[in-house]
Amino acid sequence: MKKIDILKKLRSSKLRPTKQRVEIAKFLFEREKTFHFTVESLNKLLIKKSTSKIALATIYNTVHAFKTAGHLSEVEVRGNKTYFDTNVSNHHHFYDSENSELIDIDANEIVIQKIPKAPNGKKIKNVEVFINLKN
Amino acid sequence: MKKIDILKKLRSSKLRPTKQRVEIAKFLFEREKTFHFTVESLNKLLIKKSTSKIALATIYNTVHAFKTAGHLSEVEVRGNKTYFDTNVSNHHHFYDSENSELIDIDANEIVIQKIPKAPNGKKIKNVEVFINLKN
DNA sequence: ATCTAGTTTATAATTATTCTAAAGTGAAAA
DNA sequence: TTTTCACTTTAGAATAATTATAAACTAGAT
Repeated sequence: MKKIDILKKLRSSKLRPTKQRVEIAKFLFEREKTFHFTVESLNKLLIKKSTSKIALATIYNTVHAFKTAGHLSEVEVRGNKTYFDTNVSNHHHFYDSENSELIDIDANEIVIQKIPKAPNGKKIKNVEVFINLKN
Repeated sequence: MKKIDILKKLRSSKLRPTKQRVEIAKFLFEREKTFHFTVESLNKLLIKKSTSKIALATIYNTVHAFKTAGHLSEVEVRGNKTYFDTNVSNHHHFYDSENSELIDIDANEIVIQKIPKAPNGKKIKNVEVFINLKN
């Protein structure tokens, strides 16, 4: 992803392209593969990569702004930290609790044959499958 | 579930049946239907129900002891609280984020036709399906 | 009845996250 | 281009869930 696309992505999300946001966006989206991270891990990586220090609160704000804008998805796994995923398409996950690692599973790699109806007046928003791993 | 079974359950789990543990166990397991709760909600309910006050730390300790002993299962949902479930059989969940409510889905109500292989030397521990609801 | 390891308790500590308020900065308008 | 101001960033405080601590208590073996 080129810089111009980063700026477009920010602007289209009504995020003013500030220095910090551009830096975070480049770090998150200028990569080939899906990237899974927690705010904590992202902060550590940004401290190493980036010249200027970015406040933790800014990382929280920006990551949540990207999530609201649909550029990141949130993945809940066992444990107390919140994971984010640069893959925002409908997909599933392996979760390896040995090393707290998430691995994407393409939506078409899992086929569900039978599914119950949503209860009383509710509708199904989406279906998430977690395949928990062991050694 | 009768009191004698509560005591058996505690002893078989190497949990000494203290007053507090018996009270918590009775509250959790002497019921017909599956019970979903957080430590916070359990604490509030116990304050109402129980004559003696039970320390929050004791509730944490006891709930985790029951979990380790296999009498409770832990369910992770979006949000920052940890839910527990008195249904310890293999099953799935509806999650209604509107009112943070979990609803059990029997294992045989969901049939998965196709599933990917576990990566590199890993094995599949279990598969959890979450059906997220909306109005 | 006594003793001891396991338990409960109040409180402190920790961890992830959000809030706050002051200082800084894009970018629209002059 | 300069001014202006709403939006941002920042450090640090506040909050919330959970875990650790250490002293007082208790179940159950002796």
